[in-house]
Amino acid sequence: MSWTDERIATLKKMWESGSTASQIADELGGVSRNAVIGKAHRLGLKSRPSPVKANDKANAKPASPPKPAAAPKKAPPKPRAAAPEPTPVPAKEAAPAPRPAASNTPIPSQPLPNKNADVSRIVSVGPGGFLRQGPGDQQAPIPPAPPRRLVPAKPSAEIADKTSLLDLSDKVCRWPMGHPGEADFHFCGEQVNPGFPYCIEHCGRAYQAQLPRGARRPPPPLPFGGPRVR
DNA sequence: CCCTGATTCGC
DNA sequence: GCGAATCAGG
Repeated sequence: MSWTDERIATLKKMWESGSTASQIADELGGVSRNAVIGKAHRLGLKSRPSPVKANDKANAKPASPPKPAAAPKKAPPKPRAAAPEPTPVPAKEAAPAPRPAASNTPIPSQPLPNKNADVSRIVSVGPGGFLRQGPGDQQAPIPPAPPRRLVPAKPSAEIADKTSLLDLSDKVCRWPMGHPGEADFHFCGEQVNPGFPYCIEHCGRAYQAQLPRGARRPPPPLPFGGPRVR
């Protein structure tokens, strides 16, 4: 299999959507997980929450020698270039920049009547101000889901038709619907939540706090219409 | 063990 | 450029 434009586009979209390399590889077919990862890197995509790189915080480990990014464990055989001194690059201050969430609150119509002090339970702030909470803090505000009118039902007629890969832009929700490569595969196409690749509704899907493996009750809302049945 | 992404390096 | 082999972490 070769990397056609379509396959690359699918790879990009799925990678961008948070699909794992395995899922992408399975979806594309004919390629391995490694191939997908390798291609993704060559395309310039990379990183994205990877389970294996959970480290790098306020690292209080003076014992660990500075390892910028590429610390080849098997360096010996080939010093391909006259690698000079490991330039003492000052460890870049890992400063996550939480965006001001003032402008786009996820649920403007339903400001939670929280009294206060909930801030102490916030674990971190997601992109654009989505609050990530500890697993134990999930059920408190959410479950009695009030009738949510998150978005106008049909803002415009231009989404009447399916939003194809080529119709994507910064303005429309890029949440994938169906399976890439199939006739009915399309994207949500709803108006995006400003600053996000998805509409408000799908932002809610995309930026959920990760629950512990054992504690996932509801069938996880998988992108791409769920696992393909072959 | 399973999974994940990252990296290397022969092709 | 490609991707299997390997590494490294959860």
